[in-house]
Amino acid sequence: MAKVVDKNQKRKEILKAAMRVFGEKGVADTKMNDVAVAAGIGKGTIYEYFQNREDLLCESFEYLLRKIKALMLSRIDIALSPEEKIRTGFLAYLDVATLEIEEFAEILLDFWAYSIRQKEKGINLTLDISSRYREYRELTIPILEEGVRTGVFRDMDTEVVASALIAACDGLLLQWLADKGNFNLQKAAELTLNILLQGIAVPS
Amino acid sequence: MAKVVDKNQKRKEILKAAMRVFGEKGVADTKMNDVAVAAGIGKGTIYEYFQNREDLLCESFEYLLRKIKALMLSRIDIALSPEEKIRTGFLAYLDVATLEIEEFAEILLDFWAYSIRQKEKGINLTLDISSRYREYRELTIPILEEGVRTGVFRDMDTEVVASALIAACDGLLLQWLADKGNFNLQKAAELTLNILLQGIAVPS
Amino acid sequence: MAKVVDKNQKRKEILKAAMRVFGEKGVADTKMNDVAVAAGIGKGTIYEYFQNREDLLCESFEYLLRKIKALMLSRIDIALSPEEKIRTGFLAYLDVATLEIEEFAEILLDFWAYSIRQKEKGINLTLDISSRYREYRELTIPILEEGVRTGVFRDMDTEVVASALIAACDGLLLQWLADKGNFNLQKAAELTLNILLQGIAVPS
Amino acid sequence: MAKVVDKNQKRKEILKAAMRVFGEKGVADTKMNDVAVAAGIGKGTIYEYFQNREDLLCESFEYLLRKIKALMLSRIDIALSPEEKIRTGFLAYLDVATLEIEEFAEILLDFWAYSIRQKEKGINLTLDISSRYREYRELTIPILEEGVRTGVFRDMDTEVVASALIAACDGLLLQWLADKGNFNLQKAAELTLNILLQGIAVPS
DNA sequence: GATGAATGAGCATTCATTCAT
DNA sequence: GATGAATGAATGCTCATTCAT
Repeated sequence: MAKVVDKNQKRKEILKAAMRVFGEKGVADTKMNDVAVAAGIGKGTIYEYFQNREDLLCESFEYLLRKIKALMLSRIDIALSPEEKIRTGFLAYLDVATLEIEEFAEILLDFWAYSIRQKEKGINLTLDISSRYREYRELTIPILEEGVRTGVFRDMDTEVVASALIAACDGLLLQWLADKGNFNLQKAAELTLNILLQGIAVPS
Repeated sequence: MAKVVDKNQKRKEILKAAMRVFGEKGVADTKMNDVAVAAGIGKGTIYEYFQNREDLLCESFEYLLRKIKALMLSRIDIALSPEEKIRTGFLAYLDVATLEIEEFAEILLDFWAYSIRQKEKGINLTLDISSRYREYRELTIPILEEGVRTGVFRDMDTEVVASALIAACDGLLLQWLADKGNFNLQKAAELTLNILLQGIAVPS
Repeated sequence: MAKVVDKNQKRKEILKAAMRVFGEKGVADTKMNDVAVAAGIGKGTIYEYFQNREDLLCESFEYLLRKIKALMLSRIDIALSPEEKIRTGFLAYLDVATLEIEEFAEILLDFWAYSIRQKEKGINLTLDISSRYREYRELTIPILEEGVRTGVFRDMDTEVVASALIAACDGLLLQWLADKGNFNLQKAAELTLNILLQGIAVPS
Repeated sequence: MAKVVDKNQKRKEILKAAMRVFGEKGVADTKMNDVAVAAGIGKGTIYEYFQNREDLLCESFEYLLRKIKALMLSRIDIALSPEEKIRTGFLAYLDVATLEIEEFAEILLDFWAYSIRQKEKGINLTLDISSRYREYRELTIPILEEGVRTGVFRDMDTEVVASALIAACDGLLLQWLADKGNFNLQKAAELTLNILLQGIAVPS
């Protein structure tokens, strides 16, 4: 019998290697060979696990998003009150993006730009950013609803407020990306969060 | 002085042509020849006005940002109260991004990703996103300060709040980009603005 | 003696599988893996029975030619008069090429081109087309000689006439290949045969 | 203004270079770079004149066939009687194939095999061998008809006889290709021609 | 100044062959 | 013996850039 390999395991290893290179060089500047070298395998081997470059890109993106979501969920679960959950989720997102995965935000931005263009081309429904936002909203809305029900949040269009919260996260991330050295993301996040929570709190 | 077509004028025309193609095909997929064709000139002529592809990209980006800023300023000037100015600026930014220039937001995202990577490479300080954010903040801070002074806004770290406002703008833009057909940017913007203004208003 | 599946039997099975794929995809477009799949074995196994791709090709060609010759001989043997033998052989060749083996003619043409080039490269004396023609001539000449001896054929250079007969066969095959749908090979063969036999018959 | 080049002239030069390499290495083994080197140009330049490898192949084939036909026609025109015309055409075809163009026959065989397979794939109607045969037949039939009319040839199905004549040519060419050193094409051609003409002559 | 023909470095991808199991 | 995972040499093609006109 031939060499026995856990195909799924190896696939994941290649994805991890790819993520590393994407982080270092940027998605656009990453060659298939770079990934192969990073994974310690031959160039041809990648094609045993992925159809082509685009497939690798999409899978990488999905892998990244899946990982982020898992990390976020694990944090939110612990929180108690709706306000606390929102706060935790907000900060968790930024933490994950800035700490847990090296160069995560840069990669995400690369993929963002890439997938927006792909969608425009009509192809590639797999790598769909809009579904990512939907997920985030579906994660946020129940928390907001709970807050409205329990009287800590004022009545609101929860879907749009969810969008606002996510928007603030993404936006701060962008500013941090633009000037990692000087932009105090932690501080900006806390304050933005306070403003937003103040904005949706029932007036005392 | 024969055939002095004004170097600067032609430069601008090439930039405009480039912007058009960037919008249609995406920055990454735009070839130098595409720009030449769009500008109605020869491929080689571009190199008479720009050092190379990267130079063209940077100049295009700057051109874009300059244009946006001008458009925004022209709108804000008319506004009166600090609150009204914030509101106007916020909506103007999104308007400009979604209406005034075709496919503006996609181009901006392309450039965003591109310039983040360029900065990482150490080169290309011209195309510096961080300075763009600084400008926006410097535009916003005086308005916030005025509001604080006149007692409509509570006391705050105006620089960070400016960041929060800008972040919300960018973040909403991203969500709209991801799902132009279904995401109601206008509505989301209004509501987000209300929340933010509520959050920084002095408690009644 | 456990699992002695007869090396030779398996070899033949691989060759048959190869022939099938050659017919479908063409020799040039047939990958080693295609053959393995068609033979229902592993890719590596082919290399247990054949040195490499070229070896497989040569063996396939020889296998093909051997099979054709056997089929032809079985038909000619039944014929009686020299004229009848020529006629039978001529038609048998075309029949074999067009009926007995699926896509036989295409494969033969592929091999033809291939082996001409191989010979040019100096290698590969195994796969020698010239010997095939020699065989055909050696099959034809005795029949012609018999006809001359018995007075039905005029005196002639039997070797060259044999070449002429073979040439007509091959040539008709090519035309049929070029336009299978419209070229009536049967009719063309009969008529050509008549002309040739008329041409070598003793003038009445 | 830019370099002025006779695009058509250069195209032809590339085709000639390609033909040379095809002759030496075989069509299948000819790389785009080989052609570039042979033409004394850069690899990329080929793509300025031909869409891709297949396009170059098809154009080369057509170029080859056009040239052959021209050479043949120039010879046939001189002949007088129908019998003489057939004889001249027959020999001219073989002459052209064996003398006028280096390695012509090998290239033709390569293309033959190639185009048969292409046709099978459904693509590439340009490179259609069947039309080539049609042309040859349409060239031959009038001559045969003239011979029938003037009473030197017996009544016949001229289209099929034309096929037979062409078949004999091609078939002899194949045998010569298989064994250039030993096969006396000239002699075989003369004798075959005699047999065929004898076969279609009115019986005295 | 303007041009576009020419170029070749560079990259994604294929596939015959190997070899550990 | 049999296998198929791994490999990298090889190749078609692209496109930013140059430079002769």
